[in-house]
Parts: sequence; C-alpha cells; structure tokens
Amino acid sequence: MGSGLKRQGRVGIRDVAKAAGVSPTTVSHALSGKGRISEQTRIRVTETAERLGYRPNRSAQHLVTGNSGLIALYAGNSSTPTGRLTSALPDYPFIMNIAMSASVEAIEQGLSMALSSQTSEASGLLQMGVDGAVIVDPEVKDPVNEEFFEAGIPVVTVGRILGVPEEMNEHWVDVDHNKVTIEVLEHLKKRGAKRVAVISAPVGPSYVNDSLEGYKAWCESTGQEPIFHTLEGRDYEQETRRVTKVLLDEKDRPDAIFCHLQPVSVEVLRAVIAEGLSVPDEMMIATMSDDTKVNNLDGSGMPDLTGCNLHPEQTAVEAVRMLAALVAGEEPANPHVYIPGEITARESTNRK
Amino acid sequence: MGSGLKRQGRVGIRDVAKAAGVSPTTVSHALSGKGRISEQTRIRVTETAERLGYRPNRSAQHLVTGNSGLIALYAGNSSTPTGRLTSALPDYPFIMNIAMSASVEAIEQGLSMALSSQTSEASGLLQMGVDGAVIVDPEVKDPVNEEFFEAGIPVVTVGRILGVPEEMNEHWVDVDHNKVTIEVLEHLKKRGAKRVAVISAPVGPSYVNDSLEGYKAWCESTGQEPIFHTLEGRDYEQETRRVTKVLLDEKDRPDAIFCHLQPVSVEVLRAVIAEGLSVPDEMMIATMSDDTKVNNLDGSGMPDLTGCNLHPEQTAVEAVRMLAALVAGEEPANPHVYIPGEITARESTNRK
DNA sequence: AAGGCACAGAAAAACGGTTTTTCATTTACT
DNA sequence: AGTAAATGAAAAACCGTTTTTCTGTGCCTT
Repeated sequence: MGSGLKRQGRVGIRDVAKAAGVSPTTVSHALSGKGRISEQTRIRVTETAERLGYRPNRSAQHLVTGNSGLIALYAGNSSTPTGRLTSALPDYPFIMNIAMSASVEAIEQGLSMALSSQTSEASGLLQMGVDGAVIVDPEVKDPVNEEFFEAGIPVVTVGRILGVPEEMNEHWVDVDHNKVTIEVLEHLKKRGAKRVAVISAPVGPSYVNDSLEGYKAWCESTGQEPIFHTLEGRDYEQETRRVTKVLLDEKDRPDAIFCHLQPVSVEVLRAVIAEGLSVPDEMMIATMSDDTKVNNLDGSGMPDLTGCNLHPEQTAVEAVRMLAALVAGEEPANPHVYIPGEITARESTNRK
Repeated sequence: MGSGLKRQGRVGIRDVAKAAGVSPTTVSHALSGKGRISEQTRIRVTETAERLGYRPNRSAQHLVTGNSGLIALYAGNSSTPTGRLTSALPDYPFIMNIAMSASVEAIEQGLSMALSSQTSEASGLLQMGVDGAVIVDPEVKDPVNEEFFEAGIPVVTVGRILGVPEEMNEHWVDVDHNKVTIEVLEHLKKRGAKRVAVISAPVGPSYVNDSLEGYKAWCESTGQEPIFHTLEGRDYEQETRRVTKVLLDEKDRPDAIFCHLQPVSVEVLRAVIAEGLSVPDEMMIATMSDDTKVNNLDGSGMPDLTGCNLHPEQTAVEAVRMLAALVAGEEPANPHVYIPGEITARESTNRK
C-alpha cells in the first residue's frame, strides 16, 4: 500500500517537530534563525531535522513568502563579431558553463532558473513574475536592463554595465580581466617576448575596457609601445586576417599576440603559420577566452593555444548567491565580487 | 501606498471569482475543465479570468498537487569523440538550443527546468524531488537512465535508448535521421554525385544507427556500393584525417562525403582542400549536425558547408510538452514523436 | 405526490510551510 | 512583595490553489 501515492514518505516540518518534541513554529524558527528561541533548542531541532533528512517544501515556502522561486538568466545578443545576429547563449562555451553552474546553484538556493537569450523571452519571464535576474555580459544599449530595473526586481550582472549611474548596476560579479591580462603579458615577457600586440574584442562589454586598461598600464610600466587593434566589422574572420597581416608587415614586428576571443586567436594562429612563421618560436599567441575543447589542437599540426581560466563556474555561483540574498530581501555581504582568473599555459607560448 | 508591498496587485482566483459572481471552486473548475459546470458559466469565467489577466500562482498549484514543479534536463557525457571526458551540454550548439527552448517551454507549461550534464547533478536533482526528466541523446551504458527509471518518475528522451525493453523507454521524441539522411543523399545525387561515402559518429546514440540504416537502404535502392567509416578513436581530428586519406586514395574515389558531426566535416573539408581537390566540383561535402555559426565560413577561402536543420527548438518543445502531460498524470497523445529534419544546402554541395 | 437522481455550484478541508499573535514563565526593578 | 519587562515556545492565521464533500434545485419515475 502507498506505493501509488505521491511523495508519501516525505518528512515535513511537523515530523521534525514531533521528533524534537517542539511545535512546528519552533522548527521553522530554529531553521531560519528568525524567532526567539534558546540556543539549546535550536541545536536540538537542527540536529533532528538533519537526522530525519528534512527538506522544506519549496512550493510551500514560496507560497507564503509570495515570490515565485524563479530567476532568469539572460545572455543577450552578443556583441562579439560573429557577423550574424545570434544569441550568445548557445554559441559560447563560457556562457554555457555559467548557465549550467548557475542552474545547479539556483536549486541549491531553493530557486530555479530559466534561460533566456532574447529580449522577448526576458520580457516574458518578467511578466511571469520572476524574482530576480542574472544578466551575463550586459550592454548599455540593451533595453532589457532597463526593463528589469524599472520592474524593480533585483538584478546581478556578470560583468559591469559601463556608463550608467551607480544605482542602475549596484550588484555585479566580474572576472578580473585587468589582472589576468597583466598575468598573460608577464608570462609572455618571461618567455622572451619583446613586443606584445593585442587584438581586442569590439568595445561594449566591460571586459574589453578592463583588459585594454591592463595592457596600457603594463606597457607604461615596461616601456613598450602599445600596439592594439579592436575588431569592429561584421566578418571577424576576414577582419582578423587583415589585422594579422598588418601586424606581420610592421617594420618592427611584434613577436607575441594576445587576443580576447578564442576564435580570433585560432584564426591568427592559422594566418601566422600560413605566413611561414613558427609558433611559438617566432610568434607566441595567447587568448583570453578559453575553450578547452577547441584550444587543444592535438594532431592538427598546430600548437595548443595558451588561454585563461576565467572560472565560469565560480562566477556563476557567486552571482546566483548574491541574487538569492537580494531575493530574500537581504543585502549581500559584498555587492561587488571580483573573481580572479589565471593563465593556462600551453604550447603556443612555450618558447624555450 | 503599497509600492513597498510585494506582488500586492496580483489578481488571484478569488478576484476572478468575485468579478464573475461565482465561487473560487467554480473558477478553478472552469479553468481546469475538471468539475461539472455549465458551458455558459465556464465561458463567462474564462473570459473574466482573461480580462483580469489572471495567472494562477504556480507555487500554490504545486503545493496542493504535491509535486515540485521542477523537471531536469540531462545531457550526459557525450560519446562523440572529443578525446576528453567532457559534458555534452556546453559543447554542442544543438544541445544548447534544445536546452534554451526547453527552458521556455517548461515555463509555459507551469514547470521550471534545471540543467544537468553530470551524473552527480542528475542524482542530486532526483534527491531534490524533480517531477520528471528530459534526457538528451541517452546511452544504454549511462546509469542515469536506470536511476530515473527506478525512481519511477516520468522520463522523455530525445533520441531513443537502443537495446532496452520497451517499458524502459516508453516516451521519446526523435528527429527522423533516417529520412534526413536520405534527403541529403538524394540532394548529392541530384547535384551529380556518383559515389557518396559516409563518415559516421561513433556508435551509441540512436541517430547513428538510424542514419546508417538510411544510407544502406539508399545504397540498396540506387545500386551504389556502401562506403562508410565509423569514428572510434580518442582523437577524432587525427582519425578524420586518416579516414579522409583512405577515402581519397581509393582507386574508385568517392566524389561526395557525408559526415554526421559538424567538426568532422570541417576537418574533412580542410583535408580535401589541402589535397588540392576543389569543393564542390571534385568533392562535395555535407554534414548532418549543423552549426550555423561555424558552417558559414565566409571569407575564410573555404565554401560554406551544407548541413541539416534538425529543428532543436521544435524537438525541445515536443519533449517538454510530453513530459508535462506525464507529470500531470495524463497519457500523452502520442508516446513517440518524430520531428522531420531537412537539408540546408550551401556551397559545399553546390556543383553545377 | 413522494422518493430518487442528476446537475450546477458553493462551502470546507487540505497542501506544508511562515508569520503574527498569544500565552506562560522567569527575571528585573522599585 | 508586587508589578513590569523579557524570554521561550505554542497556537492561530494565512499564503492561493485544488480536491472533497455538501446543498439546493428541478425533473423523472412510479
């Protein structure tokens, strides 16, 4: 008997209360830390709950607190130069890793997360009454930002929105692109690079600014003249080849190139090799966004690309935690979180 | 006043009841079609609800029905030969598109969806009490299948589990790979191909079998001798180059190659061009999995790759709908759904 | 004409928590 | 000593649905 019944064995707050010899109220208070109860009771209740494997029913919690328990993850149309209007989510492993980790962390926090990569979807979720949103690589131009802001629901961005008043972008998590850029530059220098050029992603996302700032500061301190190109056109592959050619044809040719985007660095790698230069001996190449699946080019005759581990998982977890706090009405410990990234050295910079 | 209060204006079932001059019970019945009420009342109530913009509170619904309102989307470790143990989700745009569309359809169905790509995550969600799961490209070997099955929660797979008893894989949505394969072969033939070779993904997922079956049937009917290679090794790029070389060196060389995997066909394209053959004139190349971002190779000097539109969005929607029905305790209209795919002809097969 | 039976709808009882209110003890203060 | 305040915990109310049970009707049957 009972095998056909749903969730029948599930232990509820009343079971815990009975087992601990207290009232349901006390259990609720003990676990949430909200009421006034003695430390002794709190401990006893907590242990009992743990022992029985009590898990509060999320629906019941959300019902009484009045929120939906749903958060949105929005990664809008990417400004990276793919040449087509494409949503960022499916295309970039970095963002996908964020989505995955965010999803499991949301569950952990008693929330669930819906994916959206288009304005209409985001608006739909807003109508639906989401409790909050994580916006990945936000852009000033994107109307979605304002929509969420005006709806008054909490938002945490991954990356900052540049050029808006502080109160419109109060909470964010960001990878320290400035620092990781400098780390890469130092690495290149240590491996013998004399002149390092940068091929930057199109301006828009904050990471582009941060990285370029890091580069300029580094040039300042090392005395190197800055050499950088920012991609702009619709066809990034062609643009990349053009820029690469310009760099290779310079009288005082750089001997290392650092690109923001992984596909760009692959293209650079191809172009450089096609030009007859050896990598890494005559030219070192590194990328900021790292896609391990693609960067490991074993057997293709091309060296594996040095990249950066930008810790998408950790970034996601921090963003969701911050958002969960905001949704619960608490002010997060720190409204701005920087995640450190680090270099993943591979063959393309392994000059001896 | 009230601006600080949460969701205060939200219209509930009582508001609708009051406006329609009936009891909340009647509203519930009118909307769900469950109780016994007159057609006239049902219409009046439905219109009132519509007019007021009534949206049922999901948490309240889930609370009373006893389920969590959460479904899992699981895409396990891919068997495609990346050479590394990598989770399928972030790497394949096809799967990501499924995840995105599934997420929004879940919301539409009053559910929310959690992503998982690792056994541990899937198990965690199971513990958490998910109401059901969508498993993408399931494999017999994956213990997750059995775990869900034994937990007795409804599962819909995208693609079939081969070699298990019917009752272990009752519900699935599948793209008709057999048919789409034949469509590609017919396309190649019409463009003048005399001998078409196939480079297949490693066996495991049902689509590999289906496609190869289609190929064999087509060969049978056209009288062509089947020429196919199945990738197996850990290093698919090297393996692909080896296989391509074998094909090119044959005495009666094929003049068209159809690959299951998009990265494989890119590698084939490179190898063929490197060999000095012109595409599509001397060799046509097509792929089954289509990644528009990567296949459009404008400006790289390589022709765009002909692929197949496998309709990941539609697939996802069907799968989630079926699962939603199962979760609600209904038997879906059709336990097996085939989604038609079609060819997207591009330059790599545009022989004149 | 009375008993039974559909029928349409309303009232009441869950669902599993949280929050507010109430109550019974201590402790503290004049 | 008597009252006020502080403390710890229980009781009650509530969140917004669905489900179960109940109440009137009017109609059919005999």
